[in-house]
Amino acid sequence: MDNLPSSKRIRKFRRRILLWFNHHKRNYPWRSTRNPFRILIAEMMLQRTRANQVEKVYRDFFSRFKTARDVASASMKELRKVLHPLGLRWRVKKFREMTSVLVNDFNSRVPRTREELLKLPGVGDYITGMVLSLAYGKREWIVDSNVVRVFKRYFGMRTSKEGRRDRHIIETAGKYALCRNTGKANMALLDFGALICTPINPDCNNCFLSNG
DNA sequence: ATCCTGCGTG
DNA sequence: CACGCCGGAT
Repeated sequence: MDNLPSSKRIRKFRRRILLWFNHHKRNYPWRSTRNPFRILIAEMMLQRTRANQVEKVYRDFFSRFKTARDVASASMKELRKVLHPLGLRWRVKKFREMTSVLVNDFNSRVPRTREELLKLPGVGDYITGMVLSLAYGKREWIVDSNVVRVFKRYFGMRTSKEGRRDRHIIETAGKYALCRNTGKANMALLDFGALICTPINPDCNNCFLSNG
C-alpha cells in the first residue's frame, strides 16, 4: 500500500509553505519572466546544478542568444564558453539539439503539452512540469530531489532509492499541484527544500512545520 | 565528502 | 533499477 497523505493534509502543507514563501522567496532572473523559452533554457541549466551558480550564466547566455534559432546555429565552441561554469559538459550539446528540434519540429514555439515537451532532447519530467506550470500556468507536478526530501520528512513517506520515480511520490506531487497558482506552489516547494529543509543540517529551529 | 530545481542509457 | 555526468558550493 502506498499510504498517500490525505488531500486535507496536503492542502494544509501547501497553505503553510506558501505563507512562508511569500516572505522568503528567492529571486532569480528566470522567475521574473513568463517567456517559455527563457524558462526552458533556465531549467536545463538548473538540472543537477545549484541555482546561485546558474544566475550569471543565465544572463551571459541571453545577452548572446535571443532566440531558439540563435542557439541552434551557434558554434559548439561559443556555447561551451558560455555554459562551461555549470559543468556537466554533455549538456552543452543538448542545448543545440533541443533548440534544433524546437526550430524544425515546433516552429520555434515551446510546446504546451507534456507529451510534446518530452520529445525535446534533454527535457524530462521535471523540466516539463516546470515549463508547464511556470510559463503556461498549468496544474502540472514536479518532482526533484528537494521535493522527495521534503515529502519524506514532512509526510513521513518511505521511498525506494530512486524516490523521484516512485508512484506515490509523483501522485502526492500531483495532488500538491492542484491549486490556483501551481507555478508559485512548485517554486515554494523548491525554495523550502533549498533554504530550510536542506539535505544536511536542516534548519529545523526556523521551520514552521516542525513545531505543530 | 556530499549535494545541486535531472536526464539518458543500458 | 543503477550509473555517469562534472564544476562549484557547503
